[in-house]
Amino acid sequence: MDETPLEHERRAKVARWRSQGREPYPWSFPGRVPTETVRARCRPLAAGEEAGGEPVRVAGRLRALRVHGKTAFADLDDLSGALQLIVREDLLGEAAYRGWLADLDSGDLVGAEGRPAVSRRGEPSLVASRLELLAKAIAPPPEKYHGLQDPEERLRHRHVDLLASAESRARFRARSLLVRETRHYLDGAGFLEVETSTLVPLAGGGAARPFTTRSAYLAEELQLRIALELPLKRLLVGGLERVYEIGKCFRNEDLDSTHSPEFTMLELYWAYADYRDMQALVEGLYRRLAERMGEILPEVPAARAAAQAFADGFASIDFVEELERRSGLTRLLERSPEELRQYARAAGSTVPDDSPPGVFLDKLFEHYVEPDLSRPTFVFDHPAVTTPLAKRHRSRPGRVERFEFYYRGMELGNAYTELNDPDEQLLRFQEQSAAREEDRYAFDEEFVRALRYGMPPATGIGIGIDRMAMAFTGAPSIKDVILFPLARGRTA
RNA sequence: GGGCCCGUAGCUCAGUCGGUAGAGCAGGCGGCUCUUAACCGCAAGGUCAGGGGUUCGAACCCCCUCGGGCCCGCCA
Repeated sequence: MDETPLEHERRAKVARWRSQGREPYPWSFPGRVPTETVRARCRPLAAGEEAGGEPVRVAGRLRALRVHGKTAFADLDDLSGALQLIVREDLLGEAAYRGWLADLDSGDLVGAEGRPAVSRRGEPSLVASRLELLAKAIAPPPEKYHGLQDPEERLRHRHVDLLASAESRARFRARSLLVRETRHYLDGAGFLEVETSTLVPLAGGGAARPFTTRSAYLAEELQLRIALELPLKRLLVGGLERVYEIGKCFRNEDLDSTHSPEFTMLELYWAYADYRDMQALVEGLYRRLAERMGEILPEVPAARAAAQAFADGFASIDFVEELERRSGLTRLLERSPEELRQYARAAGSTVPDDSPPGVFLDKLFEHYVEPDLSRPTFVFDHPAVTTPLAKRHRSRPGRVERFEFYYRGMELGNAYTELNDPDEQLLRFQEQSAAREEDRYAFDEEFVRALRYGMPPATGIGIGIDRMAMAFTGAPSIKDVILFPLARGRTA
């Protein structure tokens, strides 16, 4: 490993520490409380006042040091926030005080013991009567004011991004809390969480190119799943009635601000219910998430805005009516594929002319409607030609029972009343195989056979967890909510 | 896959017309008992992403490679 001059200096301090018989990497720091506890105890104090009682112990990362001769101020970060330490020569003694200043650096992990106090300038603080080095940082932290800005460095060295950025820490905590609350909500609604296989012989349930790998034992090629749908529906056939899975899916496609080759999907299937029941479930889930996020992370402005938006509830629009209203086009369901192709062309689409007609309608919707779906919005009852795998609408010809929902122009989820007629399912698989490239569409015979045993009428939904996290944290890119997103080449 | 842009000190960034490298932070030394991007003084710190070319001379112009960002395409 190469070493910069800065690291050389810090190593020299470690050596000095050891030469004095002190351990630069001790084992523990018992009795420590979060810095938030100290801030709370400072609240009743006036500026310049110190709390009485037993001393308290805090631990965290040193972010900044401001040395003023015989008094020094240090900012200590822990997961609960930041706290100022006040270190005084008259409390530690001159030798200890000078020694600390010589050997401490920003980035070091330190423990401090002392009494809560509010500085004369009004800053909640801990007046240290004792300091301990808990782990020396050899590598210097990023610049204290701007932090780590380079997006590549931030994702390749996520640990540095996290230690330098309370916002980044908050975003990943938010993601974790969203998943936890989602589980609580679904468990409370009587759903069973299951885990199905990631490694499969044939990745189905969507139209995406799979990753492939090989089992040395089976001497067979395997694929990484692209969706959770087909195995979960087989569980409905098996009588599990209400199931969900939260798990990684993999699609061998390019990445952009809303797509990652490796992403986390929530899929949920609910027997004897339809897509209107699912709508109610989704509304309840997002209202609950909004409440919890509002409680947990009120300090993140984008999180507060999202929480408010979802607390206000969803708008509902009809796919065809909204598209016609915004585009000025009329009677879209009656148009020929050729007419739809011309409309899509006029709207700037470059999809191939021989695409299925549903593709042109999707492109028109993307062009005329999607960008304006900034508040939470359900889009209902898509044209059947855009959605070959949903159940046809019970009363609206040419439509399917489906909704998607959007926030800030981004699709967050997609729900159907599920197709459970085995013969129709077989027919649609066959049509797809004929219309599309073979390698992009799996024809899962075992799934069709499963439907022959009878799958109860059911509704299902897929919700992208990464996008959920983006929505609730205001992250502009999916990479901001994935701890270690795929990056080209070696991490140096 | 196509287009545009970016890569300079550990970090954040300047760098003019092609004339041989700058600041702030961090770190070192000195000063300072209420600062919070602390402040003041001194000194130090560079494979200008990598390679090739043009030129008397390249961080700067040209070509290639690597990595990244944005837009488009692809992607129920």
